[in-house]
Amino acid sequence: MARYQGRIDAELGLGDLIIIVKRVEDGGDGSVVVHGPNLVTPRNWMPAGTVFHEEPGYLRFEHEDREELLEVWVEEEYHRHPQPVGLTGTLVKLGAEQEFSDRIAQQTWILEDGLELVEREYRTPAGPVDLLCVDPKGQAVAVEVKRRLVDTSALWQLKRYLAHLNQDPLWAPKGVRGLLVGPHLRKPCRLHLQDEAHIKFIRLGFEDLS
Amino acid sequence: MARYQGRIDAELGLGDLIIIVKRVEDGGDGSVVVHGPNLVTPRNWMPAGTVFHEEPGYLRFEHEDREELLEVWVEEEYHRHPQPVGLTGTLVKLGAEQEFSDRIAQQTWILEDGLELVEREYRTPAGPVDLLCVDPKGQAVAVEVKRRLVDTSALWQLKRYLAHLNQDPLWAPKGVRGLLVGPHLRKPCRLHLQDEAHIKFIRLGFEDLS
DNA sequence: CTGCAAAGAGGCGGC
DNA sequence: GCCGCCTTTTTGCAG
Repeated sequence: MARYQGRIDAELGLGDLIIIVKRVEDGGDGSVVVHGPNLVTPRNWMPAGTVFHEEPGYLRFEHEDREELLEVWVEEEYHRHPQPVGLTGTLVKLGAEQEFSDRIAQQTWILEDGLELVEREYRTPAGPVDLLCVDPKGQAVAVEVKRRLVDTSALWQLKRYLAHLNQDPLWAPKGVRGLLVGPHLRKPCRLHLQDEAHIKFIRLGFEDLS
Repeated sequence: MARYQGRIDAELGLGDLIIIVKRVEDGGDGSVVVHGPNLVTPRNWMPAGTVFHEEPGYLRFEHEDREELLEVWVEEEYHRHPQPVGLTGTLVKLGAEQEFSDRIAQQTWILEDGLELVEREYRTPAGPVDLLCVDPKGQAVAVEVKRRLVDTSALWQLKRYLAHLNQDPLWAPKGVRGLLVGPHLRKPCRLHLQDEAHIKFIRLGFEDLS
């Protein structure tokens, strides 16, 4: 049985739990996760920097700075296994959006004939444009890359960028258009795109890149 | 040491791990989480429906439908504790967006004098409007509630709804305007709002509601 | 610190 | 199944 108070109030009824306490004294960061019998996401958790206090049948996890508190009442403890941390393994990820975007940046012609990269992560007040390119006519092309799914929010994200780029004296004169790039276009977004003369979708998956 | 292949490729180097296997045979849903010595989020995981296979020093978690595979090579096993699930506790959350929205729905006058609720979760093709209201003049008011932070994406979300409502013969004649409600307005959104004559922000936190 | 967006996002509810 | 959206999102990064 547990209670969390902080960003919300939450009560967790009696049931089996697995609690991982990543204690600072043991080499952890002070975070805590409380798992139930299913789901990938924990039932309760506490962020890094949490302090652990214990009394018989009662566990208290407190994060003073954030004013968060997690209490667990233990009716029966099946098992406990303290274990100081020896080694933290390094995690390497390949094929996330960063790499997808990298690869496209190196072969922008795959998007459109003669398209050339100007800058990656070009900063606008509304956020960074994945790829800023120019076409053979010298018109700026803002490219928003999604590794999985291009939906309406991606379209609006790109429209925000375009709105800002069209204020930029460097690009505004010739106008700025946009490209949405990803392996799949959601239908509502496709419909919306019909009304967007200056934005096109280009279907491209990881497997299409060399 | 672990390797994940599926939505991406990931390799996790040698290090201490805690693995929770929520086996179906034990009452779980077949999901798996692999935790390192820090962070709330697991280093690796597998979704519900994963099948577990084991050989000495080697754990294999496979999800055939999704074509995902997680392999773990065990150099030294500190401990293992099998435990069938007895009871799954019920989790009750208070103070999430649902309740925030509920409370506002019961006192829409707190947003504007004379504002009356027409419908909650009013469906448009672009998604559900949190609160659809009418003002004393009979004009429709679409309200988008955010429990934490009102940012640009919330603004565009509301604009999508307004675009659809302004096509609706029931509301279009008198025009439809919008309200963004939340405890905090991000600056880029505030700047953007200056150009939106028909959308206003109302600062309102959980603590302002009775 | 704020702002912004990705994540192997997960999970939920609606249609 | 697709779609939209909330999450105690968490995490990372840049200005």
